Amino acid sequence: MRIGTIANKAGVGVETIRFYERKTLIAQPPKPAGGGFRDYPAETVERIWFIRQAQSLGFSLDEIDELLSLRADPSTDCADVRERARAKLGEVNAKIARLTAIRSAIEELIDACPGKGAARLCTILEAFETKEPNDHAKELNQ
Amino acid sequence: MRIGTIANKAGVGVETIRFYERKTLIAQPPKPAGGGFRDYPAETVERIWFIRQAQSLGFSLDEIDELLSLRADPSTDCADVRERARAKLGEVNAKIARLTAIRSAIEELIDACPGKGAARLCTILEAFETKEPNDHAKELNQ
DNA sequence: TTTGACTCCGTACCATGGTACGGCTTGTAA
DNA sequence: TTACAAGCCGTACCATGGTACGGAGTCAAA
Repeated sequence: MRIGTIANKAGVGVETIRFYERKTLIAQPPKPAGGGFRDYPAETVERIWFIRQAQSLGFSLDEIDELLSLRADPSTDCADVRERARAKLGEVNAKIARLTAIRSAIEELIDACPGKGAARLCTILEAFETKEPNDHAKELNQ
Repeated sequence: MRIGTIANKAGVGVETIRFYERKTLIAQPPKPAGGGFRDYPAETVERIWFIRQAQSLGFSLDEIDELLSLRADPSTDCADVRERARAKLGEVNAKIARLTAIRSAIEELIDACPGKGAARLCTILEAFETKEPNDHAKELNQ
């Protein structure tokens, strides 16, 4: 298959595939000896799905590269992979908790909002004003 | 207070504060008439907490700027703020939904993982190998 | 009063995750 | 066979969210 076909099937742009190749997330097939277009194996589509899927789970491309090389190396233990997944789960849970809290706050405030009058007094804006930086703000600093 | 003190209290770098100033997220206090160092009000620390907090909830700096300018303009009607709050609520809900889906996916993967053995057989890695790009992957393409 | 830390300011640079461009080669269908 | 689409390749560019640097000026303690 040619790169455009692969891109189409995987639902990404050709340039994105080339970008992943540069990042070594995808192996670039050799050019045919007699010249012509590179021939991509069908598995490349699945590899791209893997990448997009993992990305949607919050893994960065570097982390995905690691995951992919974990799989490539048969000596790697499954527990390593699971440990990484567990760490991600913790991060995701923390994000959900914070968003849920802010959702409740926004909902309450919308309900309490008089709906008219000066914004300066708006209770909605006051909701964000915490007394201390939270764990997440700290997390951003790392 | 001087910029270094503010940075320290807020848990960010001095350069970050200057960056926020360039982004107009923070007002730069004037230089004293006789020369010397800028004097930052204590509220700046809270403003930075606000920024970090909102950021950790997935708001971009531009969005945070909007939120902050809503508050800054006393002529803004509360109804406007409430309307934006409603829009934000929608965004927050979408984020939560997406994260919840991600969480379920990761949890399933961890539960199904045997926890030992060669990574090549790891269910977590296998689970990524879907037959089609999922909604999250599609979402990333937008 | 001098030394060292801090401030100021502009500018440059960094990582991440792509996207676009231009000039060339190759393939294919009319 | 010729035109037009695709591929190839290097390089440049984009937004986001910072971080670093250099050469000043300023301040405060020893």
